[in-house]
Amino acid sequence: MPLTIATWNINSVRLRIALVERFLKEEAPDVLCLQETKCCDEAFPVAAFHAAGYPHLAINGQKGYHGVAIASRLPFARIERRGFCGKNDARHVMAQVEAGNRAVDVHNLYVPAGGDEPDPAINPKFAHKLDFLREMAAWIERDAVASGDAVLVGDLNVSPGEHDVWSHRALLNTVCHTPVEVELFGRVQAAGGFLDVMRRVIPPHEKCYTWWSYRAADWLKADRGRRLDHVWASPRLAQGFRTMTIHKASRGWERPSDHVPVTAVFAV
DNA sequence: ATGCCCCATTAAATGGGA
Repeated sequence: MPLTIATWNINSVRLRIALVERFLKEEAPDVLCLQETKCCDEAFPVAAFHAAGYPHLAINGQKGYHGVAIASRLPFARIERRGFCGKNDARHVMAQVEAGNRAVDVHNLYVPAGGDEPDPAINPKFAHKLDFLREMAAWIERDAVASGDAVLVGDLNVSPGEHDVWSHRALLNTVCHTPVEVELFGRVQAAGGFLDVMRRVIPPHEKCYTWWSYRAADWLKADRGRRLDHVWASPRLAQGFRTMTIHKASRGWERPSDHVPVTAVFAV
């Protein structure tokens, strides 16, 4: 059976629940992973997901900041919420999705943005981001996160490739594209042997973005995007990878998120 | 080559995003 998994940094799930409903209706993914839900679990708009045909929810939220959630048409065998760097700041949730006779671990991550200054000595947010990536690599290796059928998706807040940003040269010293982040990002991916399935569809020498700043006068015309959102598949699941779509049009919807959803389809 | 914009909280700023 085909299994469609979507990831979307929604930038407030309560404010944009109508956009979520539209996306679910139009694209009908089996599983939707959200980041930056920005609400505590009690305030999560559960009823809207139920009404849209997504009765299974794994939520890890908090008041105001961050927050992740997984909504699914398929049942969960298990849910986990992991804290990183000694904080419980709602940046990870995992749901093991029962898809046919397979069980797929869906890890949904929101990596810290890292602030402005790319120097851990003077910017604690950047130091936290680097520590977070180091801890991710250690966790993936120690717990063999990618040993079975697994995906790791989310807003990973790193644009690793030259063509994951609008200008490699202009952004080399900008947080999300600095060499130290890119190197650590590669270590996280390698820790699980994860495959970057987005780049199987759009080759590395072509521009590929999932985020466009709110600050540009005309986001489409300026097209100064970044690929901050990722879909990684474990080696076993990647054997069934079929296709991937970046839903760029949603950036032009009314009151949009600055990120657009990405869907990936796997045969399981 | 950035921009000058969004969101949530709590009450006209502030912190965070990236």
